[in-house]
Amino acid sequence: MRVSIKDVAKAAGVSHSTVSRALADNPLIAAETRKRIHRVARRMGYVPDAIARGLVTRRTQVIGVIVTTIEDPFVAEVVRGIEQVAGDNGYRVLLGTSHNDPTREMNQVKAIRESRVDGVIVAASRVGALYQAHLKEIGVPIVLINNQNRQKSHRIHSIAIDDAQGGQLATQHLIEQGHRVIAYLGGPPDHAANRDRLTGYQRALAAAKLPFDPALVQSGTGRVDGGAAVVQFLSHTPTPTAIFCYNDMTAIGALRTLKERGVRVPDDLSLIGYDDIPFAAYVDPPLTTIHQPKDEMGRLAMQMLLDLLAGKKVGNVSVPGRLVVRGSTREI
Amino acid sequence: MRVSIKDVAKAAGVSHSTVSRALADNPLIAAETRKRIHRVARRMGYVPDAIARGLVTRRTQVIGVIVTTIEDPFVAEVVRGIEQVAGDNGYRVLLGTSHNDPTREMNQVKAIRESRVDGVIVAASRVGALYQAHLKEIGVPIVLINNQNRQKSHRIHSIAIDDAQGGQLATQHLIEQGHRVIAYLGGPPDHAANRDRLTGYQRALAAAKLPFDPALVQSGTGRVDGGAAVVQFLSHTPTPTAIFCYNDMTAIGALRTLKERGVRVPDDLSLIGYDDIPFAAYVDPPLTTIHQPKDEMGRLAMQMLLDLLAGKKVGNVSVPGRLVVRGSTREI
DNA sequence: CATTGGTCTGCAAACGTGTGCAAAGGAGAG
DNA sequence: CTCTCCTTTGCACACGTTTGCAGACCAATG
Repeated sequence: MRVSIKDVAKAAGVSHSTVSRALADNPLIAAETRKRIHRVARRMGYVPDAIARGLVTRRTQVIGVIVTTIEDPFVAEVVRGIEQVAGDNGYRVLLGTSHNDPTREMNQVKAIRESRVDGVIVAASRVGALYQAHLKEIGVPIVLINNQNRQKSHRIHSIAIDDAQGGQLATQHLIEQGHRVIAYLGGPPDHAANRDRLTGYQRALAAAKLPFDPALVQSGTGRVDGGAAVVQFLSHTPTPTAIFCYNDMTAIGALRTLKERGVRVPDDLSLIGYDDIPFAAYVDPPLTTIHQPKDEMGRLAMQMLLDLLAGKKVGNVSVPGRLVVRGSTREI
Repeated sequence: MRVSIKDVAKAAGVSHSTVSRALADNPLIAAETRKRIHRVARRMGYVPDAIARGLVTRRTQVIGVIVTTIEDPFVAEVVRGIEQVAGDNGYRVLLGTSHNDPTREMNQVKAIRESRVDGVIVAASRVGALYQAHLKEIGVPIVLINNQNRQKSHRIHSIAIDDAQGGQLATQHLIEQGHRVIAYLGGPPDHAANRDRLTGYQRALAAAKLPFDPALVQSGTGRVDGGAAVVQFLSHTPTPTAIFCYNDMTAIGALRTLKERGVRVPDDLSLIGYDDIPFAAYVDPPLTTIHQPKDEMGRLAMQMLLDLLAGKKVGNVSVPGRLVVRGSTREI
């Protein structure tokens, strides 16, 4: 049987409201009474009931986090950042995964709403995009990570990687190494991240006065299997000497396909990824990539949510990527 | 303002208890009343309050999941399995990470206790081991994944990879390929997983009547940096022709160190990992390893918890590993 | 001594929901 | 028409906590 505040009150010979105040270190309660109640509570193994407390305070100290899938190393690091800051500030994390499955997505939004969380962080772009109306109805502050539409709302805020900047950075690196025919092996066409990286790619080409050839752009899946599409470029003339990949997963898939075809990286072809997932450094050759400050993004998102909960005004944040040169690109 | 069951009651011209029953599809309520109330509730955008419900039903439909770190691909997959089965059965997941940090560990256990979760799954062996007394006090069913001590308790159950079997499987594979001098590049010495895999290694040696040489056993960290210790074996005589690594992370680290030293895998040295993390297939050479059915473990753990919540008796489960032969081992 | 003021504690309401029990209403049987 | 029984609904309490307000007690002041 759980020991409640009333049990402590009875044992200490006071009313339950006095116990409540004493345990909250309310200065209204006389110092010695307070100490005594603390002792009694500890001895009896009293543990406050967050549910009951949440009902009256209308604060649950829980934030909902909706992600596509926790297996994605990118997502996992973001969640880690969130969880860390949340924990340090007395918040707990309710995790929901959507898997890009409409049923699950809807369920998550519903579950979050029923759970009375104090705030929500969404790191599933589809959910952020498709269910914004529903999300708004939850009536709590919301922070979207890398979502598609950056519309303004007094409740919904966002924090995003500057993918155009990153895409430009990546392409620029290849150009600086002397490459002139550069392909873009993209991700899901409907993802804003994909479009933005493509934009950055085009910007870098334009800045270097290089022509843009649509045949040098492919879309993919964003997963390892999306790398197989790299073969399309091999038959193109002129053959590209470098490829900017939508993300590291795609680059790793491309690496694998190229190895099977006998194309050597970076000797025959330079390859640059995006994300800097943990294993980017351990594939062969180690992947040159654009590092995304993932756990920092998670931390920033949670910090933003804390600010919102504290009633502060916050602006939308854009986080720049950083070039990490390893072994998959070389001068030509 | 949130619309409560009372608001719906007023709008529908009935008492709040009738609404409560109607929405629960309680057959006591006349069919047409029920329908009408459903309509009114939907129109008003009523959403049940899980907090209030939890207070009275004493069930929160939330399970706590404590892990070391979500960044570990192994853990991530387990969590995915848990989350999936939980979601399908109307449970939500409260995530906590311990990071092997005593303060955080204690906080997690405390937080879980206050949160009134219906059950707990712990995939952080340290927590499972050190805080068993505290965990038991939570007073809800608990499932430990890969924990150290498999002691019996009517509340605490466990599900584990059979590491001795896996270690034996790995070593046996090397032996079958003709290797006679085989080293074990281990993990953290205090981890039961490490000890069990070592046991399996020794068993396989014994079964093949090969001598056991303690100098051919090193301990490490279980992370990529733990692979560097592989150099110790290179100066041993006779030099081992094969190494069984505690896990894939360690194997990947070893691979990297060996590459730096000019030792070719598998030509000069065979290497086998453990876990079959997603990237094991994409390193060079692709890693031969022992596959652990990770998301299945998560699913089984959650299923076990559901059974416990339903009052069923469950036994402890041991899950066997499976050999996956790729390119890092070869016949001698 | 009466009054005031300050310190501390208890009473009671509230948060939103579920549920045992009583009661209202209607139908059917005698 | 009366009685019984069944269906349907409402009343009231409970879950464990926080908090506004009133009140008790004591000391100090006039």
